[in-house]
Amino acid sequence: MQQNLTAQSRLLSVLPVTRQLTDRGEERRQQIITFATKRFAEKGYHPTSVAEIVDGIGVGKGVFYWYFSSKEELFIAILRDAQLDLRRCQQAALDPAADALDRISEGIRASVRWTADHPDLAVLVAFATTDERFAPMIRKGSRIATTDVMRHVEEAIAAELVSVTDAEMATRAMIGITTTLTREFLHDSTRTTDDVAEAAVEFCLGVLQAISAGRS
Amino acid sequence: MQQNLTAQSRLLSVLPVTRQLTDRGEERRQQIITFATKRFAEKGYHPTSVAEIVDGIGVGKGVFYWYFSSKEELFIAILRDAQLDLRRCQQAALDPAADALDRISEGIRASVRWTADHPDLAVLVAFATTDERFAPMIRKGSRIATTDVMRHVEEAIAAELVSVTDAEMATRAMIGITTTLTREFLHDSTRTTDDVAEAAVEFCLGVLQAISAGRS
Amino acid sequence: MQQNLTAQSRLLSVLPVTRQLTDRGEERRQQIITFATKRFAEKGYHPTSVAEIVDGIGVGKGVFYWYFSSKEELFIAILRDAQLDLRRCQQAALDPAADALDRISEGIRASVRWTADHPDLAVLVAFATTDERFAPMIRKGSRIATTDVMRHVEEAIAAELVSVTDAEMATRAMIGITTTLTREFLHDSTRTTDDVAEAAVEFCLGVLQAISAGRS
Amino acid sequence: MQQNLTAQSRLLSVLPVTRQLTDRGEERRQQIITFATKRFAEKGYHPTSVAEIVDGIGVGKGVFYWYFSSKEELFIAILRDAQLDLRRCQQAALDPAADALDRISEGIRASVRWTADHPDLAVLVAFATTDERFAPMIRKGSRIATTDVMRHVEEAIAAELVSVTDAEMATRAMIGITTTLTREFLHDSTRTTDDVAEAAVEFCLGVLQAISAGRS
DNA sequence: GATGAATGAGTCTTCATTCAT
DNA sequence: CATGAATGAAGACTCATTCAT
Repeated sequence: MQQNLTAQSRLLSVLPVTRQLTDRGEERRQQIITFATKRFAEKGYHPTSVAEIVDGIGVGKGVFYWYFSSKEELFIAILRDAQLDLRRCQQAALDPAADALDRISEGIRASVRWTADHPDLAVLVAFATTDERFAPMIRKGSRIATTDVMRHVEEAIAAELVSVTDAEMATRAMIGITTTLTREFLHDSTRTTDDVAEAAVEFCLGVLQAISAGRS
Repeated sequence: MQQNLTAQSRLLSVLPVTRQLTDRGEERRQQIITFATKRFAEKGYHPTSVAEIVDGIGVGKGVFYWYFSSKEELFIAILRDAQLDLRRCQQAALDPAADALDRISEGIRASVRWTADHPDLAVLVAFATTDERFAPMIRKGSRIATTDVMRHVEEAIAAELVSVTDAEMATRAMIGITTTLTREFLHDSTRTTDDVAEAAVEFCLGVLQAISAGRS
Repeated sequence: MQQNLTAQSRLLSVLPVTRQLTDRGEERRQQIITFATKRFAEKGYHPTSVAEIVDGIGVGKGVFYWYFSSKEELFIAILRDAQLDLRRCQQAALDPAADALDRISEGIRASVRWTADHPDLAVLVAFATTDERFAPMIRKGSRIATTDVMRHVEEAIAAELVSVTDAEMATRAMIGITTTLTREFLHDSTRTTDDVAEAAVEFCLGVLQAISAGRS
Repeated sequence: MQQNLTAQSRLLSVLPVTRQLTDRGEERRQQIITFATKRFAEKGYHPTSVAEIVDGIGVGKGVFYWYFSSKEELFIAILRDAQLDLRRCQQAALDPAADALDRISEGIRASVRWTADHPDLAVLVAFATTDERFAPMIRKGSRIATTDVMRHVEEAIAAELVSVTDAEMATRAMIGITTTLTREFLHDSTRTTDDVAEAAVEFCLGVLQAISAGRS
């Protein structure tokens, strides 16, 4: 048994992708991610050099490539972590017992809060959208997020709680409102995060009650 | 008089931005802008080199630096042109005689159409937001656009055509909806530009009729 | 007509591979090739850096990449030039009116002389054989060289001037003798190039008269 | 005595080359040599990294530097082992009672067989010739090999068994034939090792019977 | 106006080697 | 003996920009 385990971990250690990290190694990796996230958000992905990152942390260049196979991979790791974390937060905010509209509202509040807590990541995602190499990843994440929310919108439609009929478009519109409001008012000291969240909720509910143009 | 002109043209020749161009020169400049816009949108600003642009057009490097003092200036010129053109289109769509809600609706339709006609520019603006060097310019344009729209929203509020009270936030929300829907559905062949425009209008009107958070 | 020519050369200048060089450009290219050949032969391909080459010539790094797309491409260009030149020399040495054995002898003399004149290239070819990236090219050149010589050997066999029967092996053996003797005695001051050439000829003729083992 | 041993073993432990190894240690060392030989032959000495070797074996970097003080030393060890082994095989093939020509023939057969059994090493030796750091070693080995063979050639000349007079050149020519034929036909499946060996013997005997340049 | 050539600082990445554990 | 982590000099290559012609 002991032997089996040893053999297995040695096998894994041959694959750099799944390199087994010690506690100290895991800390270093996080340190790089944290520092790079800040720099990327401040200066942009391309203008930030690997040299700048390792110098900022105070380690040699080799350290970077011990943990990440390239600058690109690091950025992807940051995005992946961000998407996972945001989704986790959103789902943690949901009360399965609440009605669809309440679940949507809570999801919006969670999103606003998360972005307020991670302003750098919002910038990074915006950039990623514009770069061919990262855009697919963002689109995929975006599709998942849309699906997550759309489920509740469809329920609301089925329960006749709302007047919209096109769940997908309404969902996208709601995401657009939330994203935009949060981004724009992030550095506006006259509004608190909660103000923004409540406004986003209110407007999104407005969207769901929109009267179809044809019906007027 | 003679002296004035000489002094002025000497001054101008130092500033490539306002250099007097012959017709042929103006064409070349546009050719560079057009080609670069496409490339920047496809590959990103940083990954696209000046060499790539001039090679793509089939001219020497000197040509580029005759018309633009730097790659950065070219990008700024693209953004400036884009913002001017969008604003011109939006204002051309407004009927001063129509009521506030109709003016807002027409503005939204014009925006969607413009983005559909210039998809590359949308990507470029998105990128510019994430780069310190260009972000101020975008923020400024964004502020102007917001002010433009907000005027009509405030009128609508004053005329008691809508239920919202916070004109600025509502405006931002509407811009968010329009931007997001247009971007997301630009490459979705199951929806026409007009479908998207109507959906945006409908949702924005929904936003304006949103019932204040006091709902229960 | 004038216009057609211009259009065509502009088209070519878009393809870096076939970049049209001015006289000055062609000289620079040759300068790089000459210098690099010496360095590669002295220090080896891998241990010689591009920086070393451009520093040795006294130009900036960009110059190198203006003429060659990579260090690898430079090396390939050197090998290609060498193979072409050697072949040209060998064929210039042949008197079509002479008999097969004399043609073979002259070919051997030409080879020895060429190698004596370009000692660096011999080293480079030897290295190229050992590197996966270059070996195919050398094998191809080697096959061509073998075919060139084998033609005369086959004629000699047909004319019953020699006793060997396996033209291919005999040819390879002759090439082996010539290559080895030239390389080994290149720096041996007690032998002149002509001594080596004559010895090579003599031994090669011995090979062609070898009595098949089975016959003794 | 005790002191001598201590002093000696301390001295040895500083020189990794002659470090006393346990049986398991000796195995590890061989494992590294075997793996590295293959990789060096496949990819080249410089392009093969130490990391690649230790990863391929599945051990840490420390292991490598426990057995070899540097990558260079490893390569030298490979070459030394190869030269020793080849010479051992050649001499084992010799029947002291046979006449000079038979001894030469057997030596050639042994060489061909050895190279066929160790194709990687042939490539490595070829590379070593082209690198300043290893060339001296190869030249030395080559000189020894030449001397070994030349002894028999001189005997054959003295016994008037052959017509050549320049023993050194003839020896080099024979080595050239053997090396070249073996290398070229190693991967030619239409010829067996024995075919190649017999052809080499035949051609070498032809060389020894070559008629001095005075032929007309 | 326009071109080919040149610059050289700066980019990402590799790798032999060392060392604390 | 062995490992994971770290070092940092050095490497190949890019690119915005300049300039002589």
